Amino acid sequence: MSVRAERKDAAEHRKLILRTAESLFDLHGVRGVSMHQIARTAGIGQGTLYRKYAHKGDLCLDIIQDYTQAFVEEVGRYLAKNREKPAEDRLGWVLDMWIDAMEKKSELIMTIQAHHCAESEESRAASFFQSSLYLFMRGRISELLAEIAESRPGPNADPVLTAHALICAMAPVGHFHIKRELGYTKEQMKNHYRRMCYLPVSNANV
Amino acid sequence: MSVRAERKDAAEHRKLILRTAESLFDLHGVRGVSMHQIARTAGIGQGTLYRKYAHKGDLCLDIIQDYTQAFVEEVGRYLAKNREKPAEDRLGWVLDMWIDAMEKKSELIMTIQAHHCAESEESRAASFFQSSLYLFMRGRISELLAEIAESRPGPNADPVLTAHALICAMAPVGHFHIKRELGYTKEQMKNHYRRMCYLPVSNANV
DNA sequence: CAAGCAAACGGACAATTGTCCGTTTTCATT
DNA sequence: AATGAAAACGGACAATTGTCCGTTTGCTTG
Repeated sequence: MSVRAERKDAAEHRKLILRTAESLFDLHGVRGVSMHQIARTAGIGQGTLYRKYAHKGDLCLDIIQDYTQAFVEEVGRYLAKNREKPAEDRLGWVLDMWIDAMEKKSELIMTIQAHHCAESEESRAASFFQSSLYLFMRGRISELLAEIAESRPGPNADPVLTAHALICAMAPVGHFHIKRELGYTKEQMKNHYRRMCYLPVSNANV
Repeated sequence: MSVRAERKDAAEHRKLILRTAESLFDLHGVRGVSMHQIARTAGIGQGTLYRKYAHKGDLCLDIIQDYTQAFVEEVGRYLAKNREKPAEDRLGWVLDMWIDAMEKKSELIMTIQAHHCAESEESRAASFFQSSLYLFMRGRISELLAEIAESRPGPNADPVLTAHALICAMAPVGHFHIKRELGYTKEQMKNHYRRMCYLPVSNANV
């Protein structure tokens, strides 16, 4: 075949790196662990680590992958089972889910986004905006926004742009800053995000 | 007096650093210049530089200060002179201004925000969210949002949170990414942001 | 199974960031 | 003007990131 599969030892290294990094992150926090430390602990060379992951953000992107997949499946299932509900309700539910997921994985996501800011364009390294988490969320949110817009007269904003803007607004850095400054709880934040989008406030949320 | 003024030599160093950094940034771009290089070029020690600015983002925050002040004054003047116009129009104008300013100073702003992501809490270093640029914009936008909300029935979102979310959504990283992906011009972006907020589209914008 | 080649390795090296501390300078007080 | 304490200095040092290249290893071909 023209494209050779990943070499067996390389694949094992990849898994080893992921497991090592994950446990080190659990122990000392993402910021408390250096790339050098990960390589040393895994018993591999610095070059080997950097060949697979251009920087810590890249590595975090891979670590979060399992979680992302579960998230994507859960949201997908919900949307499939609730087609008849008003699009507003579905969107509200999806946004709530995002907040929960984002708060749970905030350290990883912030690390992913940090490198994104620092590097700017030209860079083969994967960015948050190419991650399946972002693309999936943007896809679902924009679909729901478009559905909501159908029933409204007048000129409507580009749903993709609006979905993108929502995700940016709900990214960890900004989210935690304003949450602390205004002294809101997570549930209050969810409600405020909902109102911001002219969505009904969930009964589940206080 | 209990609080001693900044020592004369220190004040001169500060100005020297700012001028040196600014011209180096103009020459090689913000990312193309290292803190070490700035110190060397200015003819001062590394320690001196870092005592004044904890990192490059901190330095950028000071460099942008002059521009910020002019921006704040222009927006302030406009708002003072146009109290009678509909709040929607005023908000649209302010958002347009932001896009222009942000695109012009995007490299500085991205650098400021990059360190913000990387460090997270506890850090005496100034952050974008404490900058006068952010605080001023959030103040004006939230006021206008509140004014608009007055004429609308039903539950309204917290204007401060919405203003904050808008600024986050229009930050350089996200802005440039989606602008390129959708192939929009700057003026098209302005219009889409306006529509996103249910604002009238400016005549000036195509 | 031998051979050879491309892929992967790893650790040394370079560059950048960030800290520390002994020394120097300023400025208020005398 | 002399003095002494606080502030500022600067460059060496430590840590982290990121790169490079000679060597090794696995996979395919004959």
